[in-house]
Amino acid sequence: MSTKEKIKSAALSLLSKEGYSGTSMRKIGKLVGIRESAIYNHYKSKDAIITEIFNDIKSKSGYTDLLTDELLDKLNKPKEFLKDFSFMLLERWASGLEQQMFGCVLVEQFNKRYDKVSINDLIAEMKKIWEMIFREMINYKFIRENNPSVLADEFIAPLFFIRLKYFTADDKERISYAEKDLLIHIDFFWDSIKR
Amino acid sequence: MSTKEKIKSAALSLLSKEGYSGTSMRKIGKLVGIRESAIYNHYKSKDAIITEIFNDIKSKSGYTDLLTDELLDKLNKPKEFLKDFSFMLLERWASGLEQQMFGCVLVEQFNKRYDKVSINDLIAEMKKIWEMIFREMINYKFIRENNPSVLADEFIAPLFFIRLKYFTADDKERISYAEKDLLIHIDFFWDSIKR
DNA sequence: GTCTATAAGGAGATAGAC
DNA sequence: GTCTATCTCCTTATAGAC
Repeated sequence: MSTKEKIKSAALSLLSKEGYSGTSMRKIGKLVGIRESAIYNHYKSKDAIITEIFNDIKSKSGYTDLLTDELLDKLNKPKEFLKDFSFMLLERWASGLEQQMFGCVLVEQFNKRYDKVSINDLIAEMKKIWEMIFREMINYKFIRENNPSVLADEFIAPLFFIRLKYFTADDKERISYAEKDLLIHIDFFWDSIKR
Repeated sequence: MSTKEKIKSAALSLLSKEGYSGTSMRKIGKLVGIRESAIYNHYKSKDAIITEIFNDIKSKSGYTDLLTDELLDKLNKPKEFLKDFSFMLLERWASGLEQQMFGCVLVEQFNKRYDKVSINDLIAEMKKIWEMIFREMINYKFIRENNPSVLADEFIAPLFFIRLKYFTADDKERISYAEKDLLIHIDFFWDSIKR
């Protein structure tokens, strides 16, 4: 990892816990192992680092890469599909990087500093995917007729809830609890949408 | 409003947007209209202010006061009850004070500064109420047999989702959009739990 | 690329006048 | 109760040596 990458990584870690004001150049430098003045060799200002972090978050907040052809072949077993894809999401959210990016979005939600990512952006990104999935399931008559947008909202909300409940701390064991909660949700939801 | 109350109010406003580090004594003083040194006549330190704010949030994060006998009489019309009580929650969340308190909890979620309120605490407080409500509805056979804890989770998650989506900015118009989303959720949920 | 030195201002907090 | 003055440390950022 280059020094520049180390700086961004350290800043991300601080930002996700301490917020913008709590993320000082001195703390970043200490975490990387260099003087704060050396940071200016890689970034022209503190804002330049933070802006790059939020651009990264924006570009990495999609999920289309998870939707492989192999997975989409399972759409005809809808309940299994819900489980498989949701578990993939949980696994992604459990990674340290994802938790930090999520933390940044949450922690910086309420100020108006710059054009950053909001929680609503993250939700919209997730909804796009699930709306498409449910539209397909309905088209192929795998599930009951219903409004895909409503199904997406109703399925996503508990998913987001679980993310918030279990993946806001770096605790690897929590994924099993999250999976348990998720299975209960899928069971309940499935009873509402099955033909 | 006493100066002490003004100080706490100003600190709450700053804390909910800027976080702990971004909330300086100087900014608080400026918002109140006094010098920062004058603050120390009312609070012995910055931490004392923030601690009192989180104690306030803790003591105000319950909802039992909304559950009047008059409201509980409507339990025999379960769908109406869901609507009425949820709308009361939306109305409460729409107030500026509630939005600021919610903002504080979100923004200070990830550091480990002191024994503050977490999102999970807020959720647990809400779940307690709803679990009780659904238990009663099941006891009286107003709705289908089901696990009250699961029902509470499934009902609360979209509610929380709506709170996050609409009530993180002081925008009075948003409550009508929130109500629209909420009615859709209740319709969907009701179909899953009715006898 | 990193260092030391330094600038100019913001941070929390205290002493003492009024 | 509020003010001015002051302390010490932290903040972002720049200049220039190595």
